[in-house]
Amino acid sequence: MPETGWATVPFMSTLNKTEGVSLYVQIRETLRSQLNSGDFETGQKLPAEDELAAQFGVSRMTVRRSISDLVDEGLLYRRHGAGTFVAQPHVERDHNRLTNFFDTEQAREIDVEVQLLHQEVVPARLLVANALALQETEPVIRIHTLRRVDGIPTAVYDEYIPYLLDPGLLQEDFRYRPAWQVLESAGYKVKRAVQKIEARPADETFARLLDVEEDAPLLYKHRVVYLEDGTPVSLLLCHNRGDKYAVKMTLLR
Amino acid sequence: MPETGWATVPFMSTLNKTEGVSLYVQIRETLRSQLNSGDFETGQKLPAEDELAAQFGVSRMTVRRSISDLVDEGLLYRRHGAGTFVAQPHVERDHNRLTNFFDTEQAREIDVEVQLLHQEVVPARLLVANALALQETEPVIRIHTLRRVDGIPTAVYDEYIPYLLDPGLLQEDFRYRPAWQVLESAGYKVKRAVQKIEARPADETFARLLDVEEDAPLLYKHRVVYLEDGTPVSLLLCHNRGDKYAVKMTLLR
DNA sequence: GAGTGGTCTAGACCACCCG
DNA sequence: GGGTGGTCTAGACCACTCG
Repeated sequence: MPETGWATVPFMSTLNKTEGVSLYVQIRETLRSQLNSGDFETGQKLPAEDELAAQFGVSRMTVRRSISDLVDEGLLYRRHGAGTFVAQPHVERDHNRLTNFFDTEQAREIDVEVQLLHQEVVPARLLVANALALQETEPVIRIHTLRRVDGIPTAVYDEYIPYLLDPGLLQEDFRYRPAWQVLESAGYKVKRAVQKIEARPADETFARLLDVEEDAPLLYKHRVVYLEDGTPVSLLLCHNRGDKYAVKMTLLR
Repeated sequence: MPETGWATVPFMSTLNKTEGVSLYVQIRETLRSQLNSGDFETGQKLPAEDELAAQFGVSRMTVRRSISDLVDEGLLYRRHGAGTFVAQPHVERDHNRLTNFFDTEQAREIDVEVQLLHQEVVPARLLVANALALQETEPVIRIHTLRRVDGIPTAVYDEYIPYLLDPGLLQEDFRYRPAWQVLESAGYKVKRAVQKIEARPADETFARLLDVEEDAPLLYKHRVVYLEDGTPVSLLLCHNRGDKYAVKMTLLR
């Protein structure tokens, strides 16, 4: 009888071959819940892939796929010839994902209020045209909002979408969902975004909107969202109060 | 005879089964060079996986692995039941990697100069101890530098490494390589970093070092580097002149 | 219905690590 | 040398897309 819990769990009995969920996903989530439950020590070795495959009643390629996903997430790591091991927990992950500010922030019971300043169709200025691969003066939908957190003005969002991509979008409510999520609901396959972050001084307009002194440091974000085929579909220009906002990201070797 | 170049290239003859490079890597790089050469139009369909496998003379699972890598990079995208397609080029990728500032910036013939302000062993203050999972006052190696680009002071780096991890590191030259690269050379398996970015006003010290006015906007970066097993091995506190520096990152859905 | 990608099998051989 | 992960095969069946 091993002292770890690994070999004692009748893994294979938990798999369901008839439902819609693939085996490698079921196995991955089974392993993840084992890891999250905290039963396993940092650095502890998992059973070999052969053995896990036998326990789950699947082929080794299938269990490898499950493990690979968890390795990509940083929960496990492999050493060729040695084994698969449990990484230290609590390393923050999953910054580098497109997420909805409201899903993540409001879930923490933070009070977010959105004031719509403009929702209109305007000709693209050069910066916007460049980001969205349009000609200058082509029409774009502009959504301009001021966001308050706990009553404190925190960010000014200026978001642009090519009008000709889908004129019907002009009728959507962009206040509580980022543009990419509105596009997703409309059937577009949103895949990735590239953003650039700078520290900039507040000009007179932003100082007034954000209730800070002129030249106060703002965190400026320039984000372009792309579909899976690489089409740019939205540009977000975002000015955040420097003292109220931070961006996190994960870098891989 | 198809009108595309895909079927006309004798792929399999280019593979080398005896050298050290795995087949899926050879196939991936062959496909990548085809894509980079620009012969293929955005949205063009690739041959089916079955056919590519036949052309390369490998099994379908092998060619799938190659394609999956390119899909992860954003060069291709798959549609279940429809095919694999070429994504739009020129989407910037591969931010989110740990890279050496000098490899990337000096390669562009930018003149970077590093002035060592301190290299010493000090007791960890609370911020440092928290980031590196140490007790306060445990000894850490501190590397404090001022960086000039084209003669203009651009960034102040303050980097910390647990002294007890490897006391010999104190003798290393940290000026032209980030700490994580020094650690890598010493045999440590560097895996990931988590960084937080803020906009902050320059205090008197940073204003003097960076030759800006007090309260000028700085881009502040707090970065912790982790080994593959999750051990934190370095903390970087970095203050960049806001008007001279930007951070880019890619977000995935 | 034909073509495609998504999943899965039951093996195999190799390179690498460690005691 | 025994155990491990890395790669690869030659199939198979399914789910999905599209004309």
